[in-house]
Amino acid sequence: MQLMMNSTPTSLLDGLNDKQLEAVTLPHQSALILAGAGSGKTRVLTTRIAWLIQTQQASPHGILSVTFTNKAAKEMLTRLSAMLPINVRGMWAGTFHGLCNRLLRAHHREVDLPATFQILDTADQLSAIKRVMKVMNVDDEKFPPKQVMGYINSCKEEGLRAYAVEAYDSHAQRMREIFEEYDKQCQREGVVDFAELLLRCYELLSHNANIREHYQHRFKYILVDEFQDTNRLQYLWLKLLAGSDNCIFAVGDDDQSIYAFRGARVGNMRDFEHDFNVENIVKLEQNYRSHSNILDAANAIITHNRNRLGKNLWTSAGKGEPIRVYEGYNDKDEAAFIVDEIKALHKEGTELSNIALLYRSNAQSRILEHELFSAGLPYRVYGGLRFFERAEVKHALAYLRLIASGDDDTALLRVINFPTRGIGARSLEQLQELARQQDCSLWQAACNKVGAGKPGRGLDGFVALIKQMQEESIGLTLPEQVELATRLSGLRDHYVMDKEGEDRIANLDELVNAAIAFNNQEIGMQVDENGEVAMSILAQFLAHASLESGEHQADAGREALQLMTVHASKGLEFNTVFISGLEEGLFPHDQSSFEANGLEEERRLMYVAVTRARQRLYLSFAQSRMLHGQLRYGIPSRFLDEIPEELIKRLNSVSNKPQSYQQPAAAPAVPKPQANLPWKIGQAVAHSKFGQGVVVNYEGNANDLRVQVNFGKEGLKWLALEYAKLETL
DNA sequence: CTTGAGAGGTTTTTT
DNA sequence: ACCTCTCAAG
Repeated sequence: MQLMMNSTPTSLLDGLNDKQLEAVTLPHQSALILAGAGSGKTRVLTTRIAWLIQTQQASPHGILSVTFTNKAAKEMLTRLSAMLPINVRGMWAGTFHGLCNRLLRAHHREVDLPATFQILDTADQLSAIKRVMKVMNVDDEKFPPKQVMGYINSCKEEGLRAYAVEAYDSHAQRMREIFEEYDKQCQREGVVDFAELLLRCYELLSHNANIREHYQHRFKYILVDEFQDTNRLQYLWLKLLAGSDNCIFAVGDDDQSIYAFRGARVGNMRDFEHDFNVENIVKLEQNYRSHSNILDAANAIITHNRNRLGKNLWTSAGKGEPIRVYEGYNDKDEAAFIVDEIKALHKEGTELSNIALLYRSNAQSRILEHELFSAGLPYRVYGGLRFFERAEVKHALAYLRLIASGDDDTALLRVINFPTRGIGARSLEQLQELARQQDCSLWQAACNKVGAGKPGRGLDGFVALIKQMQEESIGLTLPEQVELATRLSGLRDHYVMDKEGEDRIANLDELVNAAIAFNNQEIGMQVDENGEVAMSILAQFLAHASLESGEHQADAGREALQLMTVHASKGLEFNTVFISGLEEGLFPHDQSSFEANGLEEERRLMYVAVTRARQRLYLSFAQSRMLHGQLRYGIPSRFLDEIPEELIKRLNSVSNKPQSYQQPAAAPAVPKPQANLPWKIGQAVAHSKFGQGVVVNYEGNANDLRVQVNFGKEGLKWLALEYAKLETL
């Protein structure tokens, strides 16, 4: 190892620990790097690339680096260009979807797509599915469109086309038919959804040996980040690209796999080990982030999981502060505690932006926001609608899509009557019927019907408008085209009239800005793999808008408290972290118990949450909280029990009997009429089989009374009082 | 075409 | 509680 380093300026490898160094300088072979939280994963990944280039084992041209998010891809390129003096332009780095998009653009003929194919985002896909179902006369009560979408996507993510799906009963067969028709419709309209991007690309590589070999020959080194989050299809795609000679450098952490619900297969790590003859897994277990109390807690929690590759984080930092646990009597009390604590921390000099407030589900942010707002503490909520998903932006993009290609039915339907121009449901139906008869796109049908009209109202007006846009946009720069579309469409005028339209106008302006930025960045990159002139800059911009939903909010840099779900916190770190709502049913979430290994995923989620903290960690829960408009009584999360008591400092006395607190001043808004019974909601009870629990609900009358009891680990149970022997505590 | 009442559904999320 | 969607009335 030392010998190899002679050719390398030490600066690159300086400061790496033994394991990191081993990973960075591995010879040409496939490798699995098990990188714990805070173990310097991104550093290893980027240094590996820099090292490969600097020691001239690879040129940037021969490297493919895959991530899940655009953010991670950007981060990687930024760090890399800081490390290396040379231009890394020739390197392919991006998300799975971004890279597949690039390949499909270059080889669109081979996969039978138009050069300007458009990408459907989730909302577009859903409306496309609804459309298909309408044509097919499918009952959307029996086949909820969202469910159909989930089905189609998970099929595709398994690498399956409709014909390959098994369907044993009539319901499944109908699903399969919808799947098939939906794909046909997409093909007709020249659009692809996210999963299709991957599947189509996979098929491109598997059906065309020469193309496959070309890329296999080119990408000798493939690096994959967050490998535990790959789905089946992504794994197959990687395998195909790697062929038999190339090596994959996979970095991941099975303990941080929290996306099984969207198709991630942790099992890919084991398969990878086997399929690529990985001889030894390099484990990065030294954590540079947290003090040991926090790490010990995280380790203690995660050891309760069965299926692990095995890994134990350690740190050379001291024990640090104990983990603070607070028990609120309700959600408001919990929030008030958090706010007080943050105020104190802030007074002592902790930056607000270095404090994170985490929760399991978005619904929990409301009460926290309320208290923060009252206290006058600035905060920022992550998640929610992103820039390119905003209605006004999507409208503008739909007009741009129609400029690029009128045959985009999804885009047409979105704006044919927005701003309203007198095209109602009836005229639309006629148009759709016409298109069906003529077997063409709605746009074609509309053109056939009206010929050349004048801009104005009605279908004539719409056709004329789009034609005018298409003509006038010729020769314009991208920002000018965007400006043209927002103006000519009448969107701007429409929002000027709207009393709450100011923000929307601002977003339209922001879209023009985004176009300017994109234009400056992309200029000079308009030649594709085969040296052909690539598609128009407009089509590129539209693809960009679909693939990158845009930065969350404009005021990102502000000094503010950070609020987000635990999922959103993955990959981030903060000096102080609050994890709130640690109650059975919330975290772990009730819904998780319906999924296979759901609890283990919840536990990994807890593990991720805990390992975000550098110095100080607060865990809190409430005895009762408002949820879905109902007062719910919970019991402390089992994850709290999984943390050794010696790591914990209880901030208030925690009673062992959940009911032994004063009822909150405000009683439940509409209390159920209390029948004559010894059972009150909130009453602690014991059951011979299920152990201790809390009564959370009841139904029926005196003769036939059933109570619902939260038994924590045993879950929620309905018990008939007549039969179940319950003891009050 | 716009508006408002009513129903239904609420884990997590990227592309 | 609150948000989104649908459908009927204006």
